[in-house]
Amino acid sequence: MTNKQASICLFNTLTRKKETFTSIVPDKAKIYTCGPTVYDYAHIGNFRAFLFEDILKRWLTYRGYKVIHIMNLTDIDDKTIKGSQKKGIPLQDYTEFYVNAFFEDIKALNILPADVYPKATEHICEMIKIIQILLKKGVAYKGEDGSIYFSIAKYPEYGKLSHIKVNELKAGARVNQDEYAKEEAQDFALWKAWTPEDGKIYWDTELGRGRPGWHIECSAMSMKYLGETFDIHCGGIDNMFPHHENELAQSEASTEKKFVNYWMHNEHLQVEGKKMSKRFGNFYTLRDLLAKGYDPIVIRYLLISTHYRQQFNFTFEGLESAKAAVDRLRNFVRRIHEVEGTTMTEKVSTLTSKLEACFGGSMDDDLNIGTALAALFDFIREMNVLLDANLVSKEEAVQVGGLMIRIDEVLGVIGKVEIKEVLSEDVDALVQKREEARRAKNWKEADTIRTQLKAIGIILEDTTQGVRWHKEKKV
RNA sequence: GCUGGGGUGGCCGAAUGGUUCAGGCGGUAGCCUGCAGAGCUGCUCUAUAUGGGUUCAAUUCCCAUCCCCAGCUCCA
Repeated sequence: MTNKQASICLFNTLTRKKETFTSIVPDKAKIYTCGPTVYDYAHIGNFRAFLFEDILKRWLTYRGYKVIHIMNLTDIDDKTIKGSQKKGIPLQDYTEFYVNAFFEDIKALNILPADVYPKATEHICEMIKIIQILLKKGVAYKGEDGSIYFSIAKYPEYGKLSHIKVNELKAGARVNQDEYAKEEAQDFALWKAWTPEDGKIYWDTELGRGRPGWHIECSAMSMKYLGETFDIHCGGIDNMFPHHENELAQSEASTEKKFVNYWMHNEHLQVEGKKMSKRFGNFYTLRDLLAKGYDPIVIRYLLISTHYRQQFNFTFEGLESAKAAVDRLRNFVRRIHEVEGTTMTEKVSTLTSKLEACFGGSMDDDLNIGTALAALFDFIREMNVLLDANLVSKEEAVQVGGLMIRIDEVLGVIGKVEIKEVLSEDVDALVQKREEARRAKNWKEADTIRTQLKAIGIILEDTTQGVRWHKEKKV
C-alpha cells in the first residue's frame, strides 16, 4: 500500500517539533538505530526502543518508502570487557553469545531485521579515519594519558541536540577519574589509551595502543553504511545526552555537513510504577517473561500500544489486558475468513475506507498508534455488527481480510490466523463424538469433551454454522 | 541543584478552547446460546492532581503548589 500524497510527520528532537518527513532520496529512508551493548540479555526497556523503531520502519514501508536500516552492535566497551574477563573467555566469544541471544529475542518479538548489524570491533579502521580527520582539524587532541579527546570548545554548536548548556552540567559523582588528562571536563574520549585493566583487549594503531571510545563507533558505522548525511537516527531518550550529542558533534566536525535530518528518541518504561531496576526486583528481560509463559506477541502488543514519546508503565495486569486485545483482533480475523455470505451492502466499503483514512492519518501524525488502534477497534466492532446480521459477502470479507493483513504488516501482532489447521485424528474424533452427543442433546458428555479439549489447548465454539475451534494462545 | 516529560474513569491509555472526554481491559445487566465461548447493546456513581487566573466557554492557555518519572559523561 503506497500513498505518495500522504505526508508523515515525525517529532524531531533537534527542533523539538513535529516536522513533515522528507527523505534525502525520494521514496528511500535511511535509518540508523542504536543497538544493544552485547554484555547481557536485553531487557524489556531495550525492547521498547527496538519495537518503536520497528513500528517506524514498518510505517515508512507502508507509506511506500524503501527503508534502509542499520543497527549497530556494541561489542567493545567497559561492560563487555569486564564481562569477558570475569568469565575468562575471549571478548569475541563472550559477546557472540549475547548477539545470538539478541537475534533470538527480536525474532520472538516479530521485529523485522535490520539490513546490516555492524559490530564496533569490525570497524576500528573507519573510526580511526574520523579521529585522524578531527586531529588534523584541531578539534581533537591527545591528552596526557595518551587518549584522544574531542574538544567541545572547538565545536560551538555542541549541545544543540540535547539543549544542554555545557557549563551548567553538574560536576557530579560520575565524572571520569582520568579527567585530569582532558583540557575540559566535558571533553569526551574518541580513543582510549590502553591501561592494564584492559588486559589483552587493545588494538595497535596509528593512534597508539588502545580502544575506541563509545560514541565514535556510531559515527563511523552510520556514515559508512548510510552516507555522511542520512535521514533518521533513533534511540532511547537516555542516549540523547551524551551519546548522540557527542556523535553529532564528532560527525559534523569531521564532515562539515549535517549529520542527521531527523533525530527520534523514545521514552523509557517503568515497571509497576517504578523505575525498572534490579534493586526493586522489577527488572525483566524478555526471557524472564517468556519463562513465565507469556506470549512474546502479547508483549509486543503491550509495548507498542503506548505512544513512543510517552513514559510507559509496564504491569502484569497490562499484559493480561494486552492478551485480551490481541485475542479480539485474532477472533475478528478468524471470523472474517469464515464468511460465506452473499449479501452485499455499501457499508463494508465505507467502513474500510474510513479505517484506512483514520488509521493512516493517525500513524502519519508522529506514529500516533493510540488513535490508530482505536480506529481499528471501532472498525472491528462495526464489522461485527454487520457480521452478526449476515450482511457481509464473501467477496467483501476477502477485501477486509486483505486490509487486515496490510494493517498487520504495520502492527505485527495478528500473524497468520489458522483457519484450517489439521487436527490430529484422535482430536478430530473427539470433536465428532461431541457433535454426535450434542445432536442427541447429551449435554453432559458434550461438555465433558469440551473441557477435555480445552485442557489440551483446543477451544471449541458452537455457532449457527456449526462447531468452530481454534488453538488457544498462551497469555 | 539545573534541565526536560508527565499527573485523565476500577486498570491501561487517547484527544481537545465549546454539542455526550477515543479505544482497550476489567466488572455488571441484557440479547444470542442447551450451557459456555465469540459477538452485540446498556450501565460502570461528580474521570482530566490541587488552588487561583484569562475567557462567553478550559481538562486543554497562564500562574502557584503537591506528587511521579527522566537526563545531568559510556543505562533503551
